[in-house]
Amino acid sequence: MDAEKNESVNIYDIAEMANVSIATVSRVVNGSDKVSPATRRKVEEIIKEVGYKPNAFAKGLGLNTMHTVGILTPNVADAFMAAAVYYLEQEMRGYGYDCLLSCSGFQPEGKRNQLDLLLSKHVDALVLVGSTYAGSGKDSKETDYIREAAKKVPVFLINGSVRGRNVYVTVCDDTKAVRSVTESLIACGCKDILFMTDSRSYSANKKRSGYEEAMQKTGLPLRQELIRFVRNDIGFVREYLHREKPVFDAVVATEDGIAIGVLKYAADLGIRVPEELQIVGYNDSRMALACEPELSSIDNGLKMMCIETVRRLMDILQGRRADKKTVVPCQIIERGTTRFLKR
Amino acid sequence: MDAEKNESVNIYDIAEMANVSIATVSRVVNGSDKVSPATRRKVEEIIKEVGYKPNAFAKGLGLNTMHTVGILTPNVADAFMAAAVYYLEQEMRGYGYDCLLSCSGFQPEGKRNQLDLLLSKHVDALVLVGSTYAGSGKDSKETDYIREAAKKVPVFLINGSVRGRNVYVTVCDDTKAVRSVTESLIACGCKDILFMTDSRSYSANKKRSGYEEAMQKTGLPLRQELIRFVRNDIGFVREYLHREKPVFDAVVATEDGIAIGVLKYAADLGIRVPEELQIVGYNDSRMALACEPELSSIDNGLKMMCIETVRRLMDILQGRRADKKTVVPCQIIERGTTRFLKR
DNA sequence: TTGTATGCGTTATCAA
DNA sequence: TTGATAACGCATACAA
Repeated sequence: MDAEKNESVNIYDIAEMANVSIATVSRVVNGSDKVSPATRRKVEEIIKEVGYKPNAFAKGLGLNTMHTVGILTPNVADAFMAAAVYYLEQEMRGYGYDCLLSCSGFQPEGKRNQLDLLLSKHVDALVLVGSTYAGSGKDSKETDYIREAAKKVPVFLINGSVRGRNVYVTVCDDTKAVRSVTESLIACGCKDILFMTDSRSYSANKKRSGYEEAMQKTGLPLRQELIRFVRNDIGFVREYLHREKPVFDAVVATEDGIAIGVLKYAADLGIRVPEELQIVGYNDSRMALACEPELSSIDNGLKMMCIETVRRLMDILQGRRADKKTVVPCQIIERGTTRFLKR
Repeated sequence: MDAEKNESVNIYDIAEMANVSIATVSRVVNGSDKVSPATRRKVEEIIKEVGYKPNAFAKGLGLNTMHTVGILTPNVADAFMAAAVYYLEQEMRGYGYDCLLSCSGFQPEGKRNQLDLLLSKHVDALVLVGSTYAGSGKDSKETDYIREAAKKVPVFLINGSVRGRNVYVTVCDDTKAVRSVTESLIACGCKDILFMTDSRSYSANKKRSGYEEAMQKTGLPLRQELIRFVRNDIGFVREYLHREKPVFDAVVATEDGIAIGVLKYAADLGIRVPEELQIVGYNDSRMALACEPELSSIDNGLKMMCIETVRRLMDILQGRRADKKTVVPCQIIERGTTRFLKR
């Protein structure tokens, strides 16, 4: 009816209207059992009537928490990051936590600044999405700022690994997935398998390891000219290949965009996919269904990573213990650009 | 060197160390000019040394603001929404504001709940992204909850229109864009132009109006069987067309995903695009570059909408006036699925 | 079961 | 130019 006049109604007002003390009102609001049913009903009624909502700042000041966790991502416009934020937000909300979102970009300075900013708002925990936060190594100076932040609140990394007290990581088994598809390609008779990536991040390195392991395992020589660094941009990759003219009969790409660039290039030259050229992308984005033929892609289990992260985050926040590192499996989605099964 | 021991150092500690009162420290922190240069230097030095950061809750309690604006979106996993959040976050940060993100889903109950939640955290303003928040009409009961929220903080809508005190809207000229492409198709000689949409939202209705206006303007009959409601899903659309077998020589779709479904269908039947069939998508997503031929699409000027929204939001927050409604133009991106120019 | 009093860390209003 | 002190709204230890 009239739940609108709660502009500045506070606990004192409610107390007065109900002829009780603010302590009692507080108890009712926080569901304490130390209050008689009669009193409770009376207070609850008035609260509902005037639409009283406790002031979050005052609450935060005393309790030093606002049930908010900070999410840091280099760029939410990226489909992968966006999906991660979506899953995280959903999960958190289920536990009654809100999300403070911040985009840091890929520069160290931005990362540090945004992290500090989030911290200054007293988030209860931090979730860092994306392998960019892991730096290139594991214990290098690059990631000191993360350990620094972990002194104040637990820090959770998704798709990146950093060691430190109070920092928890969730990753997927990129190495295994890439090794597996590479081996499948080799089994199909592919000789010149191009590995194309746009990054030297932690996860990109894991993928590359998978490629190299497959080569070694099957006794093939590891040729440097088969490893190419490009931009995750369909047009760029297409032109790059026209310019460089590498010899290859298969491609493992670390991004769907790269893979589709290859597909476009093949179409330009009339190379038949998958008969003459097999292509595997990464992340299983919507683009994988848009191209022709549809792109085989590796699903990195993002949703599971997010769910797993939040689950452990809540464990920590509620004083329980949690694994410091969790690995979730990737899934290989075979579509029209490969023929692993139909050899 | 050692900016880490700021765990619980407060304004009193600083005051004591500097032999001044907390009032003076506060003045220094907030850049008041009523403080002598000597005192200022001394205090600033100590603040830097111990890494003092004012407590955001206490500040919020006094000032009743934490320089945070709430962003509500039905689903950040959607590329369009994600991009919007990205642009908004970037812009806000430029003004020193942070973003509290919330995903409400498409159900009325979720919308109301998340809005209340955001409000309870004392955001300084709200930005609602997506036409779902505008309901289907303009002043209907559906949108009362928005006007309700607007009693507390200014509410900004992106891609949706709602009337009310303290609510501001930014939209793009969907009607004009769709009318324009439809007219172009008619000028190309298309007779059976399918309009395919996945929604009856405010913006979907605007697009439909554009289609209908073009028909009327050129004297063509408005045939109901040419307006189709489908899901924004490539596979769904493809099968839908195989099943329904409508007769058409052009398609205007309200989502790129729908348009690509049509493209796939055409490929199945060997229909040549754009010679025998022209297709226009919407939102100019990355998928538009992934398909073959590349999809002509309407760019709804999202970035400009976001920038424009934040600009006016800051005007309002700083006590200035701002336009209640801003319309930004769409842009038609012509690629391989149309031949407007080469008639 | 209920009430009183205090602390949480700021900002702002007065006096000095 | 400074300092003392009162809000701000809530939770809670302690008293009753």
